[in-house]
Amino acid sequence: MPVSAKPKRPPVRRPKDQPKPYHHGDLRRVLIEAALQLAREGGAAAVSVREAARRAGVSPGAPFRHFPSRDALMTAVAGEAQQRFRAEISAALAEVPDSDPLARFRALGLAYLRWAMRNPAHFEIISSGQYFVHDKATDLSRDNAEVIDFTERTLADAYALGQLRSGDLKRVQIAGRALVYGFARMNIDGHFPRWGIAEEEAALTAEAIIDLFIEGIASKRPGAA
Amino acid sequence: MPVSAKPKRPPVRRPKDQPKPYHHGDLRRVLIEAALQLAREGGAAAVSVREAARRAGVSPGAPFRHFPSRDALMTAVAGEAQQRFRAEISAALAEVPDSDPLARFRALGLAYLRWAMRNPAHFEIISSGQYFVHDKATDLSRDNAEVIDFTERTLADAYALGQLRSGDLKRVQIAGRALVYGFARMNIDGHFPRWGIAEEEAALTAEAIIDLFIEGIASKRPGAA
DNA sequence: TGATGATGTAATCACTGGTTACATTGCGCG
DNA sequence: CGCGCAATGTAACCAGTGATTACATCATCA
Repeated sequence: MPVSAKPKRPPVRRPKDQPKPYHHGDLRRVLIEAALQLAREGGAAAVSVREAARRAGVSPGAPFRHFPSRDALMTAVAGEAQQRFRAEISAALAEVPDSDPLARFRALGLAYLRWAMRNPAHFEIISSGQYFVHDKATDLSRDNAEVIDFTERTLADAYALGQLRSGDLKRVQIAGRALVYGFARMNIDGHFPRWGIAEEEAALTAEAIIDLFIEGIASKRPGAA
Repeated sequence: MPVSAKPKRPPVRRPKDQPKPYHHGDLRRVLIEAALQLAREGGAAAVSVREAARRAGVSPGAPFRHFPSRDALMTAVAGEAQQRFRAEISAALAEVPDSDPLARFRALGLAYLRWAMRNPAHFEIISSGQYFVHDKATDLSRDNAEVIDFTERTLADAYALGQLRSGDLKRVQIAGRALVYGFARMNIDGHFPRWGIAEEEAALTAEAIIDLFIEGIASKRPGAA
């Protein structure tokens, strides 16, 4: 490495002058977008480096400069998808007050499933653990750990307020995660037809099972609906 | 088809005489076993027709006679795995009396997760819906429908006996399935390390979340443990 | 015993990911 | 100001995979 801390991509501004200017412009970005689109169209398994290169109008070897392997591309794609996922979750949480942690927990589950149902292939890439390496140093891993920690605190708050019937919060947390992850996965893996769940019903069913779970862990307040 | 209803494999008995006798013996069976082993070793994705052929000591084109495609091989593998899965479930249910349907529901979940945790790759092949075609005419599909129907009846019995607090049985059933499927999937997809669940803990955790769920759907009988 | 059909072999094709040698382009330094 | 150099894309190649065909071999049965 000759000079460290280069600005990484300083000039290169040439958005739409020549039709096929010099090299490409921002191949990295375009490849990620193409991969996301490929996943959207044919599932996560349908993503191939060559096809992404083809769509970017570039030779099969070109992506190698930016992504030394398919895994590297998928890791970048997962990072992008994860950011969008987090954004949706954050937006949903912003609408529920801190004063009702159980409601926040519920909103978290709903937002999780809503995004997963609308972006099944992207969700699969993030969570399948077969499309890229999972080492703890990744942004994605840290991101995930943050969500886990947040959920833990939310449940602790709920318990402190007497909203939960059981104090085994870890158990509640894992069960909740398994529930939503399982539902999202059933969708991805095509289980819903055998269960008689139509496309448009899925969102309602998601809400129904989350509410069932919440009712199951909530402390008994007969007055609550 | 010249003569229908042939015994399918009548003579051919030559288990261990010559070292490399004539053709092979029962290549179809051997290929399925090799594929199961490959899945065990490297996950479902690691199964390849060529490698299975290699392990069977046979040329790459040989499997084509028995399985015209990788999907066909995987379908056969899934059928074999599904049989073993069903056997485990049946054995577990045989130990719980008909008189306590909720306990049977619980035992079903426990057996489901026990097999899934011990045979993750085989479970993945069965349930992932990306390793073979899922048409309704398959034995596997009928098999699955049977399990769903059985669960439904069990829950109906439990409700009739006053063991459940909610009458929306479909919702309970789907939530239960999502819970166990999600847990099994988290294991397959390598989520447990981030959740601080060690290998040997997984079985206990599985039982814990199933019990949490059961407690959540059970009618309130303060005396029950 | 010899014909026939089932089964495995060899060879080939298309496609994928990965890798290297080379060409081109534009930036930055002398 | 212009030239070298590094970044970036191209072309060509390799290995591995699934699929498919022509051909060889072997077991059975008429």
